[in-house]
Amino acid sequence: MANARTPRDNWITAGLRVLAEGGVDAVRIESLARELGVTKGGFYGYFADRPALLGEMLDVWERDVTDTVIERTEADGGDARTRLGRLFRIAAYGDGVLTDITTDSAVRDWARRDPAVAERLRRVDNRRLAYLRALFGELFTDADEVEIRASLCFMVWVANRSLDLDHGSRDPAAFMAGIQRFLVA
Amino acid sequence: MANARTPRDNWITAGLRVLAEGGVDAVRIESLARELGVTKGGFYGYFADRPALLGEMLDVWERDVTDTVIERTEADGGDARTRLGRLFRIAAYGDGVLTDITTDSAVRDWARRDPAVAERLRRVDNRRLAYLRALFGELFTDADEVEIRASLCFMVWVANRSLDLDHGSRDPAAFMAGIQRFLVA
DNA sequence: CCACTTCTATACGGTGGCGTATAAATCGAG
DNA sequence: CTCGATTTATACGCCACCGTATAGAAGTGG
Repeated sequence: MANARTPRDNWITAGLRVLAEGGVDAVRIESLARELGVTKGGFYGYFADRPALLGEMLDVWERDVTDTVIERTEADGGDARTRLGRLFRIAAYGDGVLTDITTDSAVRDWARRDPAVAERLRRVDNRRLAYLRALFGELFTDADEVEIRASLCFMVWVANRSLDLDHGSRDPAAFMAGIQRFLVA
Repeated sequence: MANARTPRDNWITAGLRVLAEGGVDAVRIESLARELGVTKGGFYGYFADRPALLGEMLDVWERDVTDTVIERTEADGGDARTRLGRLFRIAAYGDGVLTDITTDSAVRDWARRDPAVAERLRRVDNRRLAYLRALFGELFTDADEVEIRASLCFMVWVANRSLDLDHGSRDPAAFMAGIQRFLVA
């Protein structure tokens, strides 16, 4: 059995990279092939068509952004504040997570135009919120307050990647630390 | 002088509508023409090419989302809390602003891939943040606290349009009111 | 109602992507 | 080294869109 010269996964990871850089519409089979140094010939051996590739890209992404992030946050334990600090760092700098910070935002764009993607994203977002809720639940007793702080935390994370706000003379990193302090009070 | 049968502005408003629904990539001259019930014949009388249309769409958008929103918030005066309440309502429900809530998000997507658009968006965002900063400045004295609360407020607004979070049994509107209270309290 | 301007339809060549078919290249197993 | 399976290149027809050119339609001022 001859080894795959450009295996199935290559198409998926290349697709995810292009997705992050240019959005779904930039994920074109022929341009992907060009990047991989082949023609599209092999593609249709692995995938039925373009939608099939897009679907599998989402599968990979979905697993990566929930389980991977949570595992990395939980690793080495610590109290809720410590783990939240770790989570903030992963959120801000990617910090080794495969499908990085920009992929998330590209998927969010995509979801605006594709209900199936929107549904997946909703699921992912709510898993992430549930995790945040658990963490904040260790810090605050009032359920409404937990919900608000966890949600705000999540919103900061979502908004921050598409914003470039000018906070005057404040150092951006220090400012984010200030937000973090405000949220975990 | 014959009246324009499909005047210049029609192309721009149609473009903005399609932008909101399907993103920049959906703004195609020929499909716009189809929607307007004509062929692309007339388009090239008004605009040099597609980029020219996109540029003018951004011009309209830029004026609309800064001045218009601020004017509507300031109308009828009131203290900072009152005006913030009004701003929250406009942000949440559009409430009559021309280029509505989804356009903003489409532009944000677009900006991720086009540096010129990113620069415009940065300018717009910072004008909006400056306005929020002024409002919060009437409620809090500590500059850092003003900055954090104003920024959080802005981030909630940005994030909220691309999220569909499940807050359990809580009514979504009531929950947003809770966030608002948390931020202005 | 004619002339003139403005707008519009149509046709064109060009590009880039889709998905299919088929033949050639490549590699491992025997 | 040869066979067979797998992967790849190439060529094809198709479609959507771009931007241009040009002729015809539709209004308006004289």
